[in-house]
Amino acid sequence: MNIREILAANLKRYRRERGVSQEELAHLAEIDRTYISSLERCQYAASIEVVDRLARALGIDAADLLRGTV
Amino acid sequence: MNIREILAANLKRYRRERGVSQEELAHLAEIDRTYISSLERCQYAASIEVVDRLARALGIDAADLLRGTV
DNA sequence: GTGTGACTTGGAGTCCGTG
DNA sequence: CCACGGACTCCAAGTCACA
Repeated sequence: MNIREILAANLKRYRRERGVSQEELAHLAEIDRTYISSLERCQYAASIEVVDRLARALGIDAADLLRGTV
Repeated sequence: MNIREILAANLKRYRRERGVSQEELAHLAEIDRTYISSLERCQYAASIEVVDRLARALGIDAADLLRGTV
């Protein structure tokens, strides 16, 4: 499992735990909906700034989004 | 403290704990020497892939490099 | 509500050097 | 051993239309 897949998995998991759609998260994090979709499909290696914005929108620490599903 | 500063602080701390120079870490992580220098000076928002490679080279989890100095 | 292809552009990341 | 600069390449960032 590479780092993109870890981010994708964590992002999807936390997002669903919060019960928010990609669209709602996109609005909260001020990131385009299709870009979030791309990240959940491991299309890009996001920058730490994007990770940070997503983490804030989800109410968690940026580190939690990169924590390996050990 | 923004995410770049958090990464910079953690990177510098772990690197010095391991007693490795920027140059040695650059070699271990296969990242350019000047780029690591730039990251420690908060010049760029690294991608998660770079964070991952640095973490592996330091023998830690990628999440540890983004953990906020709470 | 989400996946996807196409597109542009600013910045990530490299390589050369200097003090 | 590190900060810092210029010049370069290439991908992440951001947006759109459509399925």
